[in-house]
Amino acid sequence: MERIKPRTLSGFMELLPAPQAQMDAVMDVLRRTYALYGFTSIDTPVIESAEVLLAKGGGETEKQIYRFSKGDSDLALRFDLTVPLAKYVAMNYGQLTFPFRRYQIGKVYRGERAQRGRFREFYQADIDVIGDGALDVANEAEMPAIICQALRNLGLERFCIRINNRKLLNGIFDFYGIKDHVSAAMTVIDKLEKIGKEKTVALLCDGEIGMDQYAAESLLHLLCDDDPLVTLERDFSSHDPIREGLAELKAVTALLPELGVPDDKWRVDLTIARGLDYYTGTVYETALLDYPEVGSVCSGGRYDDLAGYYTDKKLPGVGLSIGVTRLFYILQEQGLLNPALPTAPCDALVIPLDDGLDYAMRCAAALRAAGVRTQVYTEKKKTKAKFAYADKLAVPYAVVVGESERAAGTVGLKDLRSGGQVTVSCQEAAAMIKENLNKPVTPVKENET
RNA sequence: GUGGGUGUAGCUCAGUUGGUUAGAGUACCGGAUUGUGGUUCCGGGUGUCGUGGGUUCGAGUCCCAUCUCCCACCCCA
Repeated sequence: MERIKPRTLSGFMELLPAPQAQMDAVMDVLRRTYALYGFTSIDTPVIESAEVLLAKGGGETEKQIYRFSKGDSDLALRFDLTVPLAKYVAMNYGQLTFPFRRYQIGKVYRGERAQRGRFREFYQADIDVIGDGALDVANEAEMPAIICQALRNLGLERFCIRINNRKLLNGIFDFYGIKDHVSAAMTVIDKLEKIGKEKTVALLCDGEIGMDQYAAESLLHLLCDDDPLVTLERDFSSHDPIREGLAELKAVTALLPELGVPDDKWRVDLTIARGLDYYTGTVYETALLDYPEVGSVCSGGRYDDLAGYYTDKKLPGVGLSIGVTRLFYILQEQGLLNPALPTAPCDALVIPLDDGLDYAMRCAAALRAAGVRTQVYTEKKKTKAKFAYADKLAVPYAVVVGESERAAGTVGLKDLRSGGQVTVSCQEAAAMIKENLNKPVTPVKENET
């Protein structure tokens, strides 16, 4: 029989049990953080009708979305969690309470070529707030505050949430007379950090945008200003579109300190544009300071009319999404995962020294009843193999049961790290194990290099 | 979608100007100590050299094609 070579597609992350336990722990932190801010959890299908997912049409989404047909139905895998949310809210409008705050952690799919930190299937951990008709700008300050807390809860400190405002950027473009080529200009500006000022100026002057050299340089000078809010207020506030965007950006940044976001965790950056074209106001992009080359680990923004394709209702929202798979990939690669996290599947392995499993099962039941994660080694192998199993799983305790233990109604509790063993009752063993496991765990330390 | 690399044991890799039967470490399996693991010792190669053609007396090695994965671009979490 010809064997099929087992393989996992490139761009799809598949983890061994120990790293998977770490991944689960990361997700857990995110869930708890989001819940702490009053977000409720929802889930939506991975597959949707292509018509729904591609309502917006055109652009990168259309190029990268996985699309297929089954029978007569035209289907697609979700490209992000925001569009399905828009559908969900439009569809369930009557049964939801607004402002609707939801979080969702789920896999999304992008048919692009995989590379370092870039996956075709990856988890996004989204938070969004959707308003009914209107949504206060305060939400645009709270979202990055939550993300900041979430990342810090993961043990990260070396990151910066960069904040900009599309209206402001549009106003600035308008001021510089490039109103007709806003999206092209945004794409160019977004690349500034990567390609440098000179090339950016060249791109602004060449081709369809067609700025003159002086204007382009002046524009870049403004965008790269160290304190853009002050400069804009001073020199540009007579320009209406700029004033409007500026007011929003100032409202957002004024609230961040109140929300407990440290100054070093965010900054205004007028060169952040974001590719997705549904954003209409505040936009965010977050990079890890030590690994900027991997790209953004969290981004999002304000959208005024995302559900417009599905309903007449005006449902403005703001959302942010952590790229969990990418973030985890960096953490894992850099050895930044919490070493104190127990990745063993259980706390105790009951090892029967003879072939009878009845007493072992009874001990295991007692341990579990006391809250100790327990499994029994069931196979008839040599003692060496039984202990080797515990070693490989990194189980901290062996509960050894043989003839004498069975007769006395005790167990041998062996600490597999120290090698020490005591003879105690199941209840005592459970208490000792739990006591040691409850010792405080050391949080992840940030690399200080 | 565009460009550049890669492919030999489960993993990391070696393999000479083309030369007999393809190698190391590690992992893995078996054995030695029979009521206690990690150490040690002994034994075992588990392979369609990515795949298909071609050149040659002879190909892991050279050529072509193809696939795969990786890196970069585009774009993005």
